[in-house]
Amino acid sequence: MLKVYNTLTKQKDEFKPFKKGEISIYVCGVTPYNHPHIGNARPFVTWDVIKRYLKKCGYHVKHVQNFTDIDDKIIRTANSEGVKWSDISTRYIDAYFEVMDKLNVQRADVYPKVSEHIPDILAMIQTLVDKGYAYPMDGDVYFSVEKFAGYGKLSGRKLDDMQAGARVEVDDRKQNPMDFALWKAAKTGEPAWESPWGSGRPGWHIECSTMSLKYLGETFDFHGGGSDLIFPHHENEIAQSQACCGHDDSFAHYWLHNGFITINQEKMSKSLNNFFTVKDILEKYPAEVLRFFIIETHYRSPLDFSDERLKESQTSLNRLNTAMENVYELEKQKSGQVSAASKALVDAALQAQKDFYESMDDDFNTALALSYMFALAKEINIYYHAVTTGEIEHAASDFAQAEAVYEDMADILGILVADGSKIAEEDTGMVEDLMKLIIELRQQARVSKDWTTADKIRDDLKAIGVTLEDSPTGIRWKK
RNA sequence: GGCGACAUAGCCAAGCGGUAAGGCAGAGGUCUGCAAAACCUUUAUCCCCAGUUCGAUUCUGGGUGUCGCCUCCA
Repeated sequence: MLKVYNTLTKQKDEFKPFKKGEISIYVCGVTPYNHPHIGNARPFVTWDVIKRYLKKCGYHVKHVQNFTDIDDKIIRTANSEGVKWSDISTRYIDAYFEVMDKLNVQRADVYPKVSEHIPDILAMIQTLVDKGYAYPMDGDVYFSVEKFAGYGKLSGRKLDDMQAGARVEVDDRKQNPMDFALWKAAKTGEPAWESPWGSGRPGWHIECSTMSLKYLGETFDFHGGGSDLIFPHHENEIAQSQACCGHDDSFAHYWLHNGFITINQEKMSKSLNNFFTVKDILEKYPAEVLRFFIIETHYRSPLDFSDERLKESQTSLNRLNTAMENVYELEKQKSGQVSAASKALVDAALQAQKDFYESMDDDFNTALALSYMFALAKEINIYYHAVTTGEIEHAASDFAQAEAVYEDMADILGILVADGSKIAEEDTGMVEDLMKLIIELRQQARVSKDWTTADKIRDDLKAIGVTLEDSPTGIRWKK
């Protein structure tokens, strides 16, 4: 039974899909005005694992993720570079896909953009005005938070409390200081669209309500994003959507919010200028390491980033990779008699699988799930050792069961796959051939007990970042 | 000021009523020509103080500390 922590109810709720067998997900995407930093990457890796898991559980998943491609920051960036706003958003949408692909994040089904949904947005604003939830003011249109009875239910705030502490410049024209813009009148020189209230552009928040309604309908299952979006963004989305549709059941049933990635315990953010872009990190580490780093911690916990931590992740991940290499090597072995050891491997695999799925069922606890993957990796290594030393024969059918479990786990977590960022950059075929040659030469040296030469080859390779490992079945190398 | 989250070994991180998963680092060992990898052994009474309970890291109350949201932000 799947349980998820729901920000709306502030507890773990049993998950029941709105439509049988189908799951709809809306994840708040990025505002493309810069390269995504690793904090941005967290929700997308998190949701990628969630999606992969739900699919494994037999659900059909529909995933929508927006791009807020017109906004103050985009306009500001465009002006400073002297280019069109759309040049900026296009450039950084491309950048987004480039790094997310490397992180092995599966694509969403739809990536709606604000600029392509202006008529839908205008229609929704019109409905809100008609129903009395919104009011025009000097070319702007505001949502009236007092008109919506449930305002504050997601973030757990009361309107009175917020007013008391508001550090915002109060705009006297608004009926309530917390009222937010659905439509912003254009200032001179800004990109604008025509509307019944004059030319302008959508405010932040309305696009997600409009586009989720359009692609997922009035009611859907999951809505996700970083926890900084709880207020005001998601609170406002709920207000708009439910006011528009006219019933409490509309909009998302389960709200999942991921914790922040921090630097020295402080939130990583573009305004604090303490961020690392994914692009920069991928120049130093394989994408898989960053992905692994993210899923090593439960998605709701804060995650402190440092070079040291990333190195640790790399070492940990190597362990899982080594076991996977052992799996591939065992695949090539001739099959023989089953043994107590091969039976034990199957038992261990089935137990690990059960534990793994239970962990994922508990609010997608990837940190716990990983521990069972490590447990299985150890069993595989033990079996591998027994086979390669000739203690037991390789039992292909038993082994295949364990292999299937291990690969299933890797697949759900989206790890232990070839790193796309590397393969594209180098001629791996030639590297393979060269390594084969070098290893052969070293083997000759070893056979003639010329340890000086053999060790020099190994040490020099180590110095350029290639590790050689001798094993009973041959020599392995890795970067 | 309002609201909320978190505090577990050297580091990271699960667990959340029955006396602490896993990873990294460290120590010892097996294997190896030597290594590496792997395997075995080893490293904590869970921020403090009360309370509830037969029993609390896990629940309640009070401290202390850290962080987040209330303003663009994943």
